[in-house]
Amino acid sequence: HAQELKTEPEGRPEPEESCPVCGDRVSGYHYGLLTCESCKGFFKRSVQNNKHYTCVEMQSCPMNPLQRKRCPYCRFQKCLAVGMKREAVRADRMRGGRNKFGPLYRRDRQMKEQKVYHQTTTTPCRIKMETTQALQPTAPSDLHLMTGHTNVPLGLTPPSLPYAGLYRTFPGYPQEKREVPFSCKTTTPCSTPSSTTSLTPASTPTPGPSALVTSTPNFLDQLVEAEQDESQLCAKVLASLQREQASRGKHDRLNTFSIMCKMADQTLFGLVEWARNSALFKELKVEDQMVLLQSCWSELLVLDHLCRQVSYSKEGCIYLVTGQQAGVTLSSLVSRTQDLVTKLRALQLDRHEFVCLKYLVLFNPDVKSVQSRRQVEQTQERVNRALMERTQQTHPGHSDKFGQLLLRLPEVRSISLQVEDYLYQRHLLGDLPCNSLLTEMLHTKHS
DNA sequence: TTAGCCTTGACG
DNA sequence: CGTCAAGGCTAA
Repeated sequence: HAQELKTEPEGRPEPEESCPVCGDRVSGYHYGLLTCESCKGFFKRSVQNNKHYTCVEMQSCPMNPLQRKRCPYCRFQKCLAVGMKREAVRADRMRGGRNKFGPLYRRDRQMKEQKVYHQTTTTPCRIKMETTQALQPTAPSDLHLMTGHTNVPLGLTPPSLPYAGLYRTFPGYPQEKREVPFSCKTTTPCSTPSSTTSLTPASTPTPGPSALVTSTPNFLDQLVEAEQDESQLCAKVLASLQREQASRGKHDRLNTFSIMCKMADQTLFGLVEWARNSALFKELKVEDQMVLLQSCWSELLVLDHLCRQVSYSKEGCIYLVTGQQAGVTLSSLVSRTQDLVTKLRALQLDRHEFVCLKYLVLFNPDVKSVQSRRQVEQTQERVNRALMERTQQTHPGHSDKFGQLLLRLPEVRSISLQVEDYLYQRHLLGDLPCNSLLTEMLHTKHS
């Protein structure tokens, strides 16, 4: 039936599909999605010749067939923002044939067809999660059959690169000049000031490795004090999701998977902020900060999720950062994670310990290309000591809570790798909302 | 440099 | 053997 639908010399079965970059007429799938011929050519030239454009305006020039020529910078940014894939431009310039995106195109087509058929449903309200069935894959192989979705926000252009500043600090590409490393400063004076000054003699001037205190109980207290407030984070993420939904058309609501990606993305932002604002982390040089984060972001994400489950979730449910509960099963990932939650709950993981685990994961001296390895190592050891002392103090009876906690980390690591794999697969299928820190991180690792 | 049209060639 | 996304060519 696809055939008879498409024989339209000028019929309207294919409803005015327009190029997501400039709005011109679409000529087919190019580099990941449906675009017009000119944007295809433009994208190809830009990638092939490794172009670096600049914008003389505010980096938000209008994109339409008449003005698209005016600012190649904005045009190229838009290309990337809507999800055109550099990987689809061939380095060897080989002609013809097919590439790995073939299946993606096929699937996208199928979904578009379905969308045309039952345009009836779609949730009308704010951020509605399908509470039970949500992410159930049924067949383990096909993990992506949600409601209507496209990676191209039809018609409406995505707001142009809201996070550009933060992004470019993580070189998804080797020599993308990094303007203003870690641009946005949300200076939290990181706990030190009034309360615990007593035991921090070396407090200020030289931020050398040991400037910060030694491993006393206060050291840990300071770390915990500097932690973000969960309710604030929750509000922030919710607000962001609501904004996103509000900016979308009635029939263009995010599906559950996309919503969860956005949550993960926001959480990731939060974690990056957390690290950057942490006094210990600030002592490192920026290069090391970046490689560490690039290496452990998914572990932090998993750990963060675990802690949330231990603290807030009801047994058997999953508690999301937005305060929602979802009875979701995503094959082994979910069950492994829940197993871990059970174990951690049994161990009575508390906030202090959780913070320690986060730092232990972040300060990983084994990450390749860390420059100040010794410094990272020392910090890890310091946190490690603090954790050990704490568990011994608070659980003197407990045989070996410290060891038990540490023994959970390999599983965290392993889950996080599985998460990355899973996300990358779905990324290749075009399922991830584009232009997110999440995809940026995924890319950095896979390139 | 742009963008419309042309040629290629793996995959179904 | 046709399809259709890659790359190539070339006049504006």
